[in-house]
Amino acid sequence: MDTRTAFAKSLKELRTIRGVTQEDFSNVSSRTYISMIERGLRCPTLEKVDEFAQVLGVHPLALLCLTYLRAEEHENLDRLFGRIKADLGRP
Amino acid sequence: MDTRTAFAKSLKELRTIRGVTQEDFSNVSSRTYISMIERGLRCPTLEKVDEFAQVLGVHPLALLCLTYLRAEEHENLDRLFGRIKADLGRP
DNA sequence: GAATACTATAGTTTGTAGTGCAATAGTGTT
DNA sequence: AACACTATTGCACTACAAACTATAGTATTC
Repeated sequence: MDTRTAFAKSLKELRTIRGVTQEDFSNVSSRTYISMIERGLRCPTLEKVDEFAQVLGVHPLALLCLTYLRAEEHENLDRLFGRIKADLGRP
Repeated sequence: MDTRTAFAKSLKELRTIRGVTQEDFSNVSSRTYISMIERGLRCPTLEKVDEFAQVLGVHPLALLCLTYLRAEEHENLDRLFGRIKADLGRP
């Protein structure tokens, strides 16, 4: 699954689970844009991801880790962390 | 430090450490755009981050974790992972 | 002096906002 | 069940700012 649709599903999942509505993002973004993002029609910038995460009350990386976990099936959090640590370890 | 300039420095750091030139990104992006990113004049989309990481040979989250480590001083990788795990744990 | 990097400029694409309305999902009533 | 009622979301359209590309020139650095 590509990153854009993986982010779309992750955002929608986190949002609904937390009982947040699309309209609750209106302060930080336009509601129709949130709809587009969750349908995979647009891909946000890093700064927008920050604002989305702030509304959700999570760290931006939590949203992003969820995204890449979904993008790469058969991965789990700990293996993902291991991969990151390895990448940042070796020069 | 805001996310955009933190990403700028992280990209430049990873790139130079790995001996990759701005021109090596020409296949995936325009070279002048890389320069703008590294100067903090632009903020990339998630899809662009993917392509940058691919050129660098690291997982996109490695680049992003480095970014947020720099954005939030006094944080280290393990504490960051703990925060993410906690965020994804509680519904 | 040839790579490499920085900068300016102009053009194209796309992220982002705003408006309005149709469609759907819940929720409760009788 | 079926109905109305409300909240929420999908969707089409317009408009603008910003991301992104392309070219070319100038400065660095090796």
